Amino acid sequence: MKNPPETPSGADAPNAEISPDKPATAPGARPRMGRKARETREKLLTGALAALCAEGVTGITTRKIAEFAQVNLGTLHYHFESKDALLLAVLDYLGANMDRSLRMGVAGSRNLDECIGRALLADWRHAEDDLTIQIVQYELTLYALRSADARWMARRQYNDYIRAHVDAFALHVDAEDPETMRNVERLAQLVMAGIDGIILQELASPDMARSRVSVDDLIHAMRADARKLGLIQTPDAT
Amino acid sequence: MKNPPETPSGADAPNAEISPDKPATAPGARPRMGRKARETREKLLTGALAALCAEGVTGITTRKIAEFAQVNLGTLHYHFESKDALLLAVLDYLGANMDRSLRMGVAGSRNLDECIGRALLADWRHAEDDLTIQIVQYELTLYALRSADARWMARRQYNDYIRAHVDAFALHVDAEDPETMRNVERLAQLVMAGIDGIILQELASPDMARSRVSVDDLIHAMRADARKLGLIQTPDAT
DNA sequence: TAGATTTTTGGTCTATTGACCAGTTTCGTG
DNA sequence: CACGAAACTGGTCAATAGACCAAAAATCTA
Repeated sequence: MKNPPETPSGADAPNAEISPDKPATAPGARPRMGRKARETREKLLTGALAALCAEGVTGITTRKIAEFAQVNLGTLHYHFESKDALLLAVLDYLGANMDRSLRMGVAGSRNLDECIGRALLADWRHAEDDLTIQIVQYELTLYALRSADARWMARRQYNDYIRAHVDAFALHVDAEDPETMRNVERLAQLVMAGIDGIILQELASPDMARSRVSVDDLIHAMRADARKLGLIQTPDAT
Repeated sequence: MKNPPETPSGADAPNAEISPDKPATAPGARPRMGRKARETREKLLTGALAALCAEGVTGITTRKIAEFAQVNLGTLHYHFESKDALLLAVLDYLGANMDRSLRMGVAGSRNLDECIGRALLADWRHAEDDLTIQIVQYELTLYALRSADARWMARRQYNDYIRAHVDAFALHVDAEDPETMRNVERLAQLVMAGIDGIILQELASPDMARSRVSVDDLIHAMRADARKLGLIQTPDAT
């Protein structure tokens, strides 16, 4: 780490690897990158993720990452400008997998009621699948928040995720009406806030049975909210 | 940092300063502690908090803490067994202030509807008051989660906070009925999950106007939930 | 106030950290 | 196959980290 940079802990150098316009993990992020390089880069990302799971952001070092990735330490700095850049690339990497499970979960929904339920269940299962990764996700998000150059990543992550929910819900409402879409957005925000809070609770105070009940309660509450917002006309069947 | 300890980044030594039974900040945590010592200890805690706000958990060092606290570096280690112990003491310190604003916020509520609204507004205002401290709170909570010896702190923090909500709500229901109290707990969990998620959204993607709308939506949703759980019989006036 | 105890000081020690580079190997391609 | 570029190696370096300690100062007690 250099002398006191403008941002104490975050990425201080203008990050050449990641830019707001183009995801870091997008194919062809660099002009020239051979097959082997892509593999090594991938190894470093997954290795860093594994290392983060084991050690946490505060305990992570370039050496541990290199060890987990089974890659020479020098190679790490060949592929990533700095430790910061690598860590932020991992955050990006994690975000890519997030909404995939959501899109799959809501596929085939017949109405908004069903869609809300499926979306929340998909969100929950995705988190439940590996809670340690969830911790890393939160750690990295907070980490990105610290750096002026990376704050946009946290922002984009949340916006993208909300957008994914909005898109899912939009299939079952009049997507042409701007007022309706505003309400869909409000619903999506509340849905995501709820599930995020439940995940946080589960992390801090693990109790799967309780969390499942919370998710179920949340589903019903959100369906009621959708009715209140005029997104569903039919009475609640439950 | 020593060689690879059993917990990589967290407090590894059995923490002599904090125990599950007695809060770290409780008066008389040590058998003998003079007036000056207590003052210095307090200075270190607030200094560490300020340093954490400025640098984040990943960027924090004992020297920066000592500088913020205007205390000699050696003095830091005289009062706290390790950097870990100090950081966790800060988490404890933060938790103490949390439910105070809640208790004050809900005071004088006439019914559960009002109480839910006041509680959520109090929660939100507390967070809104200093969002940077909220970041620190999350950072430290995740930090505590990493150490086997400190995990209980994160757990206790959440349980205490939920308990505070339950206590507030319990004033407006039949607190003798176990079934009712179970539902109150479910309500409190959902309330806290929601507000936590909204705070997280505001941190990641700042938009005060949006967050206020979310809080408002959450209040209405939680009131409806309370009705669904049979905690409120009167129809929603809104 | 005198003596004992608590608290502070400032300097030091060792390990570890992120970064860097010159030289070597591997790879892709014409 | 041969050449240039890409990718990797292993070692090094300055900086910084947390911890520690002996002596000095401040504080408390009898």
